[in-house]
Amino acid sequence: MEISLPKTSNAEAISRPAEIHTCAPGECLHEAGDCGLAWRVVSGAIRLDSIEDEAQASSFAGLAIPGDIVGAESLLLGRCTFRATALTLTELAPWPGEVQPQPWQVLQVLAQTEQRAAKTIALRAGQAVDRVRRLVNLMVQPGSGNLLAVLPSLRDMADITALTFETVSRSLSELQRRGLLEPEGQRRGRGKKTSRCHVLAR
Amino acid sequence: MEISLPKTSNAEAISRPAEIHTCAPGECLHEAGDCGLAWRVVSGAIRLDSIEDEAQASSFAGLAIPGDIVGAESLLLGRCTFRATALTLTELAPWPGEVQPQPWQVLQVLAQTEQRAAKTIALRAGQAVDRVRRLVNLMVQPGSGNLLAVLPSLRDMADITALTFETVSRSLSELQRRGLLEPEGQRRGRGKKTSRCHVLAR
DNA sequence: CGTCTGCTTGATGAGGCTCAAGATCAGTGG
DNA sequence: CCACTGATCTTGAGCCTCATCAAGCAGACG
Repeated sequence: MEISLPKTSNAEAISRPAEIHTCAPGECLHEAGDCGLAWRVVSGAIRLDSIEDEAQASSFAGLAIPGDIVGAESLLLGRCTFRATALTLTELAPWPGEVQPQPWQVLQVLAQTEQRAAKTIALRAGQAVDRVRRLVNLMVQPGSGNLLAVLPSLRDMADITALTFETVSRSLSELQRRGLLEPEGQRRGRGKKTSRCHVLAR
Repeated sequence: MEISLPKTSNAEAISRPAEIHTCAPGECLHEAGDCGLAWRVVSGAIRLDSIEDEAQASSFAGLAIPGDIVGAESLLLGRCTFRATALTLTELAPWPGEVQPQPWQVLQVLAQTEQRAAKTIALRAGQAVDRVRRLVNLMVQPGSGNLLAVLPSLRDMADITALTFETVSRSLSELQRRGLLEPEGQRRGRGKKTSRCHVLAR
C-alpha cells in the first residue's frame, strides 16, 4: 500500500525551479548535527548515515527516494539527526511550502517514512543477487516508461544491502547474464560515479 | 542522539491504567489493513510485518520498543499499514491523548521512528553474534538497574536479524559462554515463549 | 605520462544455512 | 496420573554462499 502524495506537491515544486536544490553524486546535503532544513526528494536518491562512535564511525541508516522527506526532524529539534549524502544526481525541493507543516502533512511523511524503512530493511535479507535486484528496482526513475535505473556506486550499494562491493559487482554481472539488466554507458573512472541501466524485468 | 519524550506522556498514561492495553507474546495487535488505533509502547516490544504478496507472504518490516508509536498512519489513512504482533508481554497506551495530535507531536514521532528504523537496519549487518548482542541490548527493560532483558522467541529474533533461528540459538549460547549473558529461567515449552536474561556487559 | 579512483574477476576459506535428531515443557485426553 | 501431541529450543554434520585478499583494467585528471 503505497502512499500517494497530493498531486499538487510535485508540480508545485517543479514550477518553482529557483527553489530546487541539486546535489551531485557523493555530495553531502548536511552533516549529522547541522542546523539544516527539510527537503523533499524530487529525483535521484539520498542515503542517510548515523554517526555512532566518537571515532566518527558512521553506518548506513536509511534511504530516501523521490517523494520522501529528508531532515524533517530538524523542524522539531533544530538540527539534523543523520548525515545525508546524494547517491545519484538528486533534485530537492524545500519542505514544507508553508512555514509550519500541517498535522496531516507530517502524518503523511511519517507513513511514507515507515514504508521506506520497511523496504530498506528488506534489502538486507535474502540472497545477494536478490538484494541487488530489489535495490535496482528501487532506483528506477519514476515515470521512465522504459524502466531506466540510475545506480549508485558499488560501495554505496554494498552499504545499503550489507554486502561487499565485490559481491554487488558480481551480482550485477549475474543479473546482466540472466538478461534482467542491460547496462547503458560506462561506470569506471575517477571521482564519484553513477551508472545507468535498463531494467528488462521487474 | 535519542529523542526524549515529554516527561508527562509516560506518567500520564500510567496514571490511567484503565486505558492500558496488554498484549501477550505472539498476540496480534492489529492486522495490516485493519481499521486500527495508534498506540504508544509502554513496555515490551512489537514487531511490524508488511504483507507483500497476495499469497499472504509477510516479512519483517520494523520494531517498536518502549516510547515508540505503533499505527500512527491509521490516523491519516484510516487503516493500518502493517501487522503488529507482540514479541514479549507488551503494555500499550492510546495515542495521542487528545483527539488530534499536534504537529510537534507528530514530528517527534517521526524523529523517533527514523531513529528506530536506523537501529533496526543496523541489526542486519555484521557477524551473527554481534547482531544478536545488539538485539539483546535493545530488549533490555528501561529502568531495570540490573539490565534485565526479556527476549522474544528465537524465530522472532531470527526474522529481525535476518539470520536463522539455529544461528540465533548458537549466538546466544556463545554470548553466554563469553560471560556476557546470564539466562534466567527456562525458555522451552509449548506456546509462544519469552525468556529472560541478565546482560552482564553492554 | 603517472596517479588516483572505481570496477572486474579470480582463488580461497570461513561463517552461516540446511537438514537432522534429540531434549524440554505445556496442554490434552484418556 | 500418564502417555501423547505440539511447540520451542539445542546441538551436530556437511555444504554453499559470500567475505577476504589479490591482481589487473578503465577512465579522469594533473
